Amino acid sequence: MEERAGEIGKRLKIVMPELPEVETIVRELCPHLVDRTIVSAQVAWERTIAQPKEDVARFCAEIRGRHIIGMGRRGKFVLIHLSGTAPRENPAQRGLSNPRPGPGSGDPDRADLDPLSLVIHLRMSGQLLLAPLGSPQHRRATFALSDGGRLYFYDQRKFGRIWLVRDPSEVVGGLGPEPLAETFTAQALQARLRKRRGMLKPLLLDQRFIAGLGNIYVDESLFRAGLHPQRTADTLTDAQILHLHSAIREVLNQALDRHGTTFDGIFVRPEGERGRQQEGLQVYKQDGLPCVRCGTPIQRTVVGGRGTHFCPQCQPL
DNA sequence: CAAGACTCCTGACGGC
DNA sequence: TGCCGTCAGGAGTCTT
Repeated sequence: MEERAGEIGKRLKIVMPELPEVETIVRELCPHLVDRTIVSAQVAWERTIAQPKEDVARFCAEIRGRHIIGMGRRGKFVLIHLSGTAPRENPAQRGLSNPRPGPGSGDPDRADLDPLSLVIHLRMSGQLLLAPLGSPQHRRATFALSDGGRLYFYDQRKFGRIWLVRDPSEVVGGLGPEPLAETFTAQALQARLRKRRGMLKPLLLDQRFIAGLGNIYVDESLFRAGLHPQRTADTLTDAQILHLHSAIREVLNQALDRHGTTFDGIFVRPEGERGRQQEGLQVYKQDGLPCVRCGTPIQRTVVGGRGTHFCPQCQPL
């Protein structure tokens, strides 16, 4: 077992935050962010900011002075909710550098604004940390907080994005159901599967079909359900749908209990601790290693353009 | 609706 | 040793 965990560690180079990792991040950031004010924002890589588009100055201006009133998660997105009321700016400063009046109001003494939300997607390699890394090389954005703390956004691959929006649904509105929600029943999954004819693997990766699953947990869920990644969605029996439904939830809940999957040298959790789910992976990045159930070597193929790991014995087509 | 290609990026890795 | 081509991976977009 230890040997296996070590082997996986060697093979995993990159953080790919999925639902359990994002949920862990939100839970751990929450006590450090909620009830603080964002004093300033600094952006080192402009394309990190997806909205307002190509206007980092406006992003920083609109976020400054906002109070963090809550946090949440939708799929793989981190949500940070900001109050509508910003503290009054220094009038002298305002007069000098920014004569623009407050939005929708002619009274410069009042700064009642629309509430906003920061919506963050970490994509491949994004990290939200409360302490800086040794090198600023991959630091893309920094938020200074009223209590002296800072929130750092690091992202080696530059795929991560941050939106500042009035309504998070502008970004997350198209997402499918939350797999851990009570309303996501086996019947709900069945109803969605029946309408589709594609292969299971790409379907489960499609965030509009179900929100929050990525390559790791799709492979793990399909293994646990004994279903081949290329199985066609509308051919599943009722029993198989039931099995898939519980497999998805078990896999996600186990990863959540272990605070997600952490990779060599890269921290997932905001305070730097590692997750432990890499030790619980049964097929992901285990090609060539014996299946934990039957001993057959795990295979790797490409399905829908994605690296895919499965046991040919336990998951027959 | 399905499926594939292409794009964005970087760093690791293999070949020579 | 060092250079260079290739690849992975989430998701949006475009094409077939």
